[in-house]
Amino acid sequence: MSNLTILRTYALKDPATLPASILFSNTDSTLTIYDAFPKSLFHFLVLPRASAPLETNELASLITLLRGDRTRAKQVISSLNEAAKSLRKEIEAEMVNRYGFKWNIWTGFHAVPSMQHLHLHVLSADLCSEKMKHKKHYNSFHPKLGFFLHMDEVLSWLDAEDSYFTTMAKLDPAPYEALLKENLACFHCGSAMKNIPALKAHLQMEWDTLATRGKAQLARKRKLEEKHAAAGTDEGRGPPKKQKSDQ
DNA sequence: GTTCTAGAAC
DNA sequence: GTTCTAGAAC
Repeated sequence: MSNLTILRTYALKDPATLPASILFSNTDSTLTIYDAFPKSLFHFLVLPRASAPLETNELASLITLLRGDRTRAKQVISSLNEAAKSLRKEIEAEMVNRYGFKWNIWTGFHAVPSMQHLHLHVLSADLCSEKMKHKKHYNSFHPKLGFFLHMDEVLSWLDAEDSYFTTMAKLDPAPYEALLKENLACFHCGSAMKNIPALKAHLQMEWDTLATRGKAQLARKRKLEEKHAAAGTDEGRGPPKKQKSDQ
């Protein structure tokens, strides 16, 4: 992507004018689009739409938003969070449709964004993608490294006392950028990976293991449901167990 | 983002 | 010799 302001142009447009290949869904205050370079099997961006009193300058990034009015920042982040929640439900349904099981979904911001206009990443926890080519791509989504700021963490800053909020909201790029150069380590098991091709092969193996386990689990669950249905009871046919949030 | 390339790693 | 990374140019 050569155009660093493309997200802003989307945010200013009438969502009805955006092609279906870009726009997934929208609300009055948010847009959900497909990431043009998905780094996982599922990867979306949720953006705040620009509308008064929100200036595009204030929505340029997490830093600019947090530098402005805290209540307004909280409203923006909360609206992104709500859109992300319903998006995750749709992703989970599609996980079952396409792959026969569901796995975790991460929701968060890059500490140092590469494009203008605030965007929340919502992506499946696999990092298996053709587009994942460089160390910085991988490290920017590693869920424990610190560059990827999980939604729950950012929300906690907004509810914290002033001194903590101010400290976290600074988001000085230098220490975060240094994280992108950290050695490659598998986010599942922590083992060190000597290079990107080795990492990608390992991640694929980790995901295949998850898939095998997940499909077997779902098959057992369905069998149990059938058994209960045959016995004429409603047991096991209730709503699915509430999933732990993925932050 | 991609392409190109020097030099490191193997 | 081949594979891989990382920085520069675009």
